[in-house]
Amino acid sequence: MSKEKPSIPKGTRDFGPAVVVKRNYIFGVIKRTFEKYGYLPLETPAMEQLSVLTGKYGDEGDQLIFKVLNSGDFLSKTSAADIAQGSKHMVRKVSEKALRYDLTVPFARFVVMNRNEISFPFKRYQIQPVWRADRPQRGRYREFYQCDADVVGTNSLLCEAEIVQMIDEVLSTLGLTDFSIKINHRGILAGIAEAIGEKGREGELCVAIDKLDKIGKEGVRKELMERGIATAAIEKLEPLYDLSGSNQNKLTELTNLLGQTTEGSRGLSDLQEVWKYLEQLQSKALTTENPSGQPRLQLDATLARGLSYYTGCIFEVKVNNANMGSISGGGRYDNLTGMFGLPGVSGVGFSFGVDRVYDVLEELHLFPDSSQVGTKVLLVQFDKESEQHALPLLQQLRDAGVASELYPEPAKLKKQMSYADQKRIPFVVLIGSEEIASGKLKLRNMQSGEQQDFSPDDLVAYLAR
RNA sequence: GUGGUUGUAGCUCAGUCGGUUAGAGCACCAGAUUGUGAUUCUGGGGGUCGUGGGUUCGAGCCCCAUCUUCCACCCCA
Repeated sequence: MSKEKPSIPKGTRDFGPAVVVKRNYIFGVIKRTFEKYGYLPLETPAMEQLSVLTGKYGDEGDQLIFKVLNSGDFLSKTSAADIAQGSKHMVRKVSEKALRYDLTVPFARFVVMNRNEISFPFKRYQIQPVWRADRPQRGRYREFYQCDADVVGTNSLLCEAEIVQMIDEVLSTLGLTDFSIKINHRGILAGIAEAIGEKGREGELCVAIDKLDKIGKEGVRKELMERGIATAAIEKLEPLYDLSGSNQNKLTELTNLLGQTTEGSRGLSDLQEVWKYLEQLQSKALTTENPSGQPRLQLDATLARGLSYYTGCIFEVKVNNANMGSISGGGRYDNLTGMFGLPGVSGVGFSFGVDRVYDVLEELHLFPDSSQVGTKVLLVQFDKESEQHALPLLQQLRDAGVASELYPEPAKLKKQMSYADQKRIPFVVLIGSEEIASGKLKLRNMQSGEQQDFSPDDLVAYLAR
């Protein structure tokens, strides 16, 4: 037998008890919020047919999909000629399944397959891991959890407004105070392209403009020139970078610039309506200010987002006082189900990247003590007789809702005490010959070191309070 | 996918110009203390120096490959 050192694949992680407990706290906040807004849970398989996923995320995205090798003799249907045609062709021959890349496309697939069973508008949330064959980096993993909430079967912009509300509520509940919910509209981006005479090239414009806060005005100009955008067009574009003032002010300025374009005016009226809904909902995202004095919800005409299936509003969330990429993103997609043969169903949704939220909460020390669950009391035993006396009490404590455990063997007291210490168990009960004789149990507070005698009933009552 | 970076005890890291038996702190185990953890004192265990090749009389150190880590692109949660 060769001694093999075990390891896990690049970009994946094990999660110890302390981490899972804290992550569950995040899941809990998100679930409760989603359910409050009328979304219900859905789960789909880790694997999808490869054909379901390909072509939905753009060329870059396709490359990041983890393909699953066919079972059995996966070469049986291939020939030397297939190899000669290159890996792209080969993949289809040896792989029919793939790990899901996000939760939105599997959801669209589910909606199409179950169109007769579900009633629209259909609202669902989904909390499951997704996989991307990306190169790992800070806040970027190959396996990570997404928490999606989507609604399909309605064009109402109330959904967009509610997404803003849910993002604001979840992040506020988690204790974050300095974050920006950025919103834009694909129509605005298309309108910009049209207004500067580069209609139809908004895709390329987006990739470049999206980098504005990273590479600056000059960098964007350079990149646009490399992509062959006319210099005159680039100059026309630049006033957009400096949109300032209130969101309403930005909308007005944009109307002046893009009001004449069909796509631009579609985007602007959509955004106006979202704002109207938010005002009527008395949204805190409109009224709460970040420490920088900016409102939480910010119209950002340079926000682009890569996923190619978005057609309407797009969202992205950034935590301003933490070193982390976007922790949430989403948008409206008008034709995602159309790709599976069900046209005319519009959807909108967004996703939290839980692993990033986790890293941010950790960095900002925002996990509350109450999110750390664990054993409250450890019963220490000395011998068989003390174990006999401890067992009924153990059950009594658990019946009273107190997380408790009995050390499973009569180990040395020191050993049992350090077990409690390391597990941060706040109380220890000693049941030895003295206690059995007197009927009074000794309760030790591990933090203060104080000890107090209790009758069994009083002890349970004391710990259950 | 491109460019760079990292790996030595369970953890964080020293390790000189390539030279004898690879070190420290913390953690762990045992004892001081057979009914008291975290503090103190004493002792102890623990390493194929990521892995596989190569150069050399000799490699933790140099070379190649590979895996992993982190970072910048690309892209994204």
